[in-house]
Amino acid sequence: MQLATWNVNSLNVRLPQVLAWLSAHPVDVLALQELKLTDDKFPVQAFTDAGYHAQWFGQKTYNGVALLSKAPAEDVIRNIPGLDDGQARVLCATIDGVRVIGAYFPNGQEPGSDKFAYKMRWLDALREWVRAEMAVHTQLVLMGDYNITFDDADVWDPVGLRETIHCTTEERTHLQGLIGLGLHDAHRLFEHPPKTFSWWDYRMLGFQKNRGLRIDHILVSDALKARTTACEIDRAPRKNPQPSDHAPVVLTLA
DNA sequence: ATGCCTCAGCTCCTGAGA
Repeated sequence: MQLATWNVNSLNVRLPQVLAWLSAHPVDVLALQELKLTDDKFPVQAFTDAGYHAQWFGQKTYNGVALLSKAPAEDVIRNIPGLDDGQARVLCATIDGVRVIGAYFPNGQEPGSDKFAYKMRWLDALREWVRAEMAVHTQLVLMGDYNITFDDADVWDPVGLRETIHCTTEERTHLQGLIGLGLHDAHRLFEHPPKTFSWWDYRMLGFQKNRGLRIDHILVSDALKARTTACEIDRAPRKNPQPSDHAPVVLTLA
């Protein structure tokens, strides 16, 4: 079984690339972030034709998430229960016996800003909800665009970007809070070359110079860790014409 | 200090992303 996550930065623009990628990589589950479209504009027929069930949760202009799956999605939840949130950021469903949470974590913009405070509130709520989900579902995966680096190994310029957004101690403490629930960073279960990233700035030839961050993550529960055989970032779509700024991350389970 | 790119939208500039 394979599961993947990809921030597509507008599904309107990236739909042909998503379909081409799925054709070449027929994963069982694909979580999408940053759809940037309203629910009535979701291209459900294109995914049906490609052999995928779809759950989607969009909004105008910003955010928006989807779960594509070969098997039907059951017990679907949209956003974090109990959190009053006008932004479409979370889709959760049970697929092939795995509790799958696809999430687009808030950016946070800048430490000290209102958006940073929202990010911290959102992370608090997420952790408590994931704790409750894990109490019910032993096989659980939390994947998406976290907008947080684990540590300096996830940052192309740790000195220049010290304590800036995605790299602050406060954000990283929240990320470790998720690890503290009993989740594992699937990527770090395996050896990878130094400076392996999942996002590169569109500006300043960021991808060409590998000036990136690893901010797209797949966290797995103990039961799924035992089944995990690989976790890879697929840089190839970042080389496409008109690419997303993020690359897909793929988890392989036995 | 700012823009560098990219995308959406009450679109020819602005806000937001990361």
